[in-house]
Amino acid sequence: MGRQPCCEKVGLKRGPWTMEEDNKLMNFILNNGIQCWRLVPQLAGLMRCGKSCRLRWINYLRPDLKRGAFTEAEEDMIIELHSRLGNRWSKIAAHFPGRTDNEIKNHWNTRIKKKMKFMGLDPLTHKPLLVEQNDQDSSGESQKLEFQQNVSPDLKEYQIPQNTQLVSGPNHQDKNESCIKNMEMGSSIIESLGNFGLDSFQNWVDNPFLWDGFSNFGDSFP
DNA sequence: AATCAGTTCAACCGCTATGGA
DNA sequence: GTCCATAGCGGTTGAACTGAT
Repeated sequence: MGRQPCCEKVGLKRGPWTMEEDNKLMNFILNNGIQCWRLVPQLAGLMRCGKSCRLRWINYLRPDLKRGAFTEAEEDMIIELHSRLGNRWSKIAAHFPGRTDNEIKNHWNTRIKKKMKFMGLDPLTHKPLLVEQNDQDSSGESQKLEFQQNVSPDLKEYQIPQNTQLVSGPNHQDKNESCIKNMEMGSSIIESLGNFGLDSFQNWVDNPFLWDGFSNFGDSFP
């Protein structure tokens, strides 16, 4: 026997939503509201399960959704909330009107985790990745060594992402915003790393390979 | 131009929480 | 208190996209 599925899956459509489906769902909800997600697809004339409709509405169609890249302040707040709440994305999302838990979760997994690792912080515990120093080994030199051993591999992983490159043409506004954001992030990282007092960061700054993302920065402005 | 590798994010899956009978 | 249906959540997947070679 076992538990019945939330919906009859035979004949139901899966995968990306079409514009027509979006319109049907949006019109139905705006006109009728949401009483029962299980009934929404059949009443709206959709070959989707209620669960899928709910997700589509929450993550994409809701009129109050805020679109666009996360700001530096939002990222900082996500990190702060995550340190207190852990992976409770819906609780975290509740602090960001217009943002979805899925959006925040994705952003955490793809960007913030890397940013934190790069800053020498464990994304899980929010504590420095530095290995505990024993009493007789507390010199600055050994700290630098520990930092390089633990953090440097992530520098390779973190190399300024592809979206820092400025591009022109339609649909590239987000990328240019990302570039500016990454520059801001860079200064924030410098500030954060300043706490470690490490020469290794200067080496990274001086490494032209890692800054390639900015090489054509000037080309993008007339 | 073709291919490969890495990244992003929409969507799905499976589980838990909740509320009503 | 138990059972069941539904809503909601978090982890995971995979298609699409982008940049590098």
